[in-house]
Amino acid sequence: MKQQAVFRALADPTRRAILKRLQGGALSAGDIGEAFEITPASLSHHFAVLKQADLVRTERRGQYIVYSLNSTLMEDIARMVLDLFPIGPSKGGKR
Amino acid sequence: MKQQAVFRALADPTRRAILKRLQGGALSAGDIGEAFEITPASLSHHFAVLKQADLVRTERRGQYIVYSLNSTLMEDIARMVLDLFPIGPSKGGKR
DNA sequence: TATATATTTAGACAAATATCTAAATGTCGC
DNA sequence: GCGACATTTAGATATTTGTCTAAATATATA
Repeated sequence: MKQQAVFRALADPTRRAILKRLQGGALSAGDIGEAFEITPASLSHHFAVLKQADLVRTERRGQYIVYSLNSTLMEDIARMVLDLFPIGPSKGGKR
Repeated sequence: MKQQAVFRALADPTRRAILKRLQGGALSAGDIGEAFEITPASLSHHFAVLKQADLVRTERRGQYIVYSLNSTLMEDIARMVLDLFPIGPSKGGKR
């Protein structure tokens, strides 16, 4: 897995906001963009970074391109982050 | 909490390696630096970024400055990351 | 106090990044 | 096919970032 790509993708606040926005379900690029004061081109750039990290999936639906979270990666991401610290997150110490 | 500072700090591979290195316990700046082909000045810059994110603590011990992980933040960090995804990491789902 | 060691700070510079505008590509409805 | 809409790609630019060297600060020890 491209650990660097994931961390880099999460480093930008706009991209994190995009991920949050997708929590409600899949959205077209344009629908996502409505929440941000940013050009479609810049937005597209962020999508590319998120895709490269495999954090989102895309599907063309007619005229639109629909983005959705790749939640199957979630556990891996959690592991990647927690791996940076000596013990697990739960009180019991997950190991 | 400075979410942006944390994500930014984790985005650099050298800084992640520093965190890993500290898992074994506190180390002086110089001891940490031995693992990297980087000048002390650059290393110090990375420490500053990690400190700003509150990921590490420092303590002067005589001539040395000793760094250690701030593991109390771990849960917060895990939450910050998992917050970007719709459901929790454990098989049981949301926590 | 003087010297050596450890670390940080200041300043410069190259590479990476986020943004924009303009143009290209892809799809739909007429 | 043509025009309208949605999205991406290309190219330019300004900002941020990681790195360096040189100088400054702090501590230890002779």
